[in-house]
Amino acid sequence: MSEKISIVVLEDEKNYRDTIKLLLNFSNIFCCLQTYETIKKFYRGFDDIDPDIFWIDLNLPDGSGIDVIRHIKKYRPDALCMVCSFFDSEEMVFKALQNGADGYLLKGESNKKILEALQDLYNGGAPMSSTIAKKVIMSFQSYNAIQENFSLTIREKEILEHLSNGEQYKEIGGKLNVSIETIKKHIKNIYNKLHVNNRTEAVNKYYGLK
Amino acid sequence: MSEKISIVVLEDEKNYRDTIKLLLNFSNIFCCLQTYETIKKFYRGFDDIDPDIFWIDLNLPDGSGIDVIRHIKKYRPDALCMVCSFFDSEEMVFKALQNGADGYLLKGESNKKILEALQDLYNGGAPMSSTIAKKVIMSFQSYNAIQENFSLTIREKEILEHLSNGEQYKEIGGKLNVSIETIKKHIKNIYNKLHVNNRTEAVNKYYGLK
DNA sequence: GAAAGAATACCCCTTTTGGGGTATTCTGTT
DNA sequence: AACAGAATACCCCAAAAGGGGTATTCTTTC
Repeated sequence: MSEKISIVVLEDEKNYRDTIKLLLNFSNIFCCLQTYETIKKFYRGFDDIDPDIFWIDLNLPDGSGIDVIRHIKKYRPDALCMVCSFFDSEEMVFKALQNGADGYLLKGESNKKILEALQDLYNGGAPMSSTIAKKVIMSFQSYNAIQENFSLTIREKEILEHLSNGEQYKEIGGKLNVSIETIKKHIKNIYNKLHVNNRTEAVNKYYGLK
Repeated sequence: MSEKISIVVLEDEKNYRDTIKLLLNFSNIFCCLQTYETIKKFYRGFDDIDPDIFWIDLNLPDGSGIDVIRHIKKYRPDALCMVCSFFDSEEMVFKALQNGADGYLLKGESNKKILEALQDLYNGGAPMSSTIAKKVIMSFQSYNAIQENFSLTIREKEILEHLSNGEQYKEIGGKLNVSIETIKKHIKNIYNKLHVNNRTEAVNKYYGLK
């Protein structure tokens, strides 16, 4: 290993901050460049630091780590942001991810897990504590959780897929090499099965949106 | 540990199937109840099996594992589905998750990782290979890129919202207490701004779907 | 106080969609 | 061999959507 992976820590709790710093510097792959306990101090030092990874707590005394993430992603787009925080709310988790968090650990992970996660992050992964991963995956499922089958046939599903792109009957017929009338027939059947009467309602209902 | 965690494997490739079976049975926490190489055979045996975890390959010779996941989630809502497949496309990953996959491993993970993932899954986690986790997290971030404004006015956004519910012009006009012609005019403007020419395309574009 | 943009409303017209049928082939299952 | 379901294709017709205009009122901004 030529260079150590550099990390800056933003964490208000002194104890935890020192523990992480020690852990990083004790390993022979990471190097803790700097630690900060408030957002204000972090911003004051920001121009002078350019680590590979930012380690960020979300609940800071003078603001939210989410804003910090956004700031980092704006001015250091290549840096990685590892969130490490107590579990707060699902909304907090999703907001952090939407704003650019590249990984999300819950406080309380073992030292071994932490080091593994940081390496995974540096190698292009997206490490998450298992509770977080669960939330994330569940958010996908709620997309169409109640999605019954509606007993659509393969062909009907296929046509619905085209409908959902906004394609015209003519277009779909062309692609599937059948007459436009056939497409119309299929669509009538789809609408009947889904109990809707236009394209948008069908798409929303089948794909569980709205 | 009182009982072993029971697993059923659906995987067409004989070599891999046997390897997984051996791995599971060699551990002292898992027990491979049964293996299947096709969806057909799997469904034939389905009524007689009720494992804790289903291990599912997505690319099967006689169909897609995604349909299998949906089937399992319908009839064994408490069972867990661990996908293990080659990386196919992002779409495939998201479809699998949306349809109920509880974990997603890429083929090629080490035996150690596999066993850890299965334990994590059983304990309520959502284990993913790091490439998958990265895709998943990135999908959150791109969700945010929707914030393009397209310079729609407040009124236009409001009308687009109604459009996205599949409401008719007449209906929208009624709710907003303006003439249907006004609604039409607004919608023409919306389509122009978004460079689309029908409702579905407008909704997809504005809300960042598709 | 003029100019620009937004919201309102109407005209014209064509194309597309949706709803009601009927009928023929094809395929898989019993 | 019989049957059911699916996919194909066509008919008719009305309603809705989309695209082209123009015009008036009302804010907001310069």
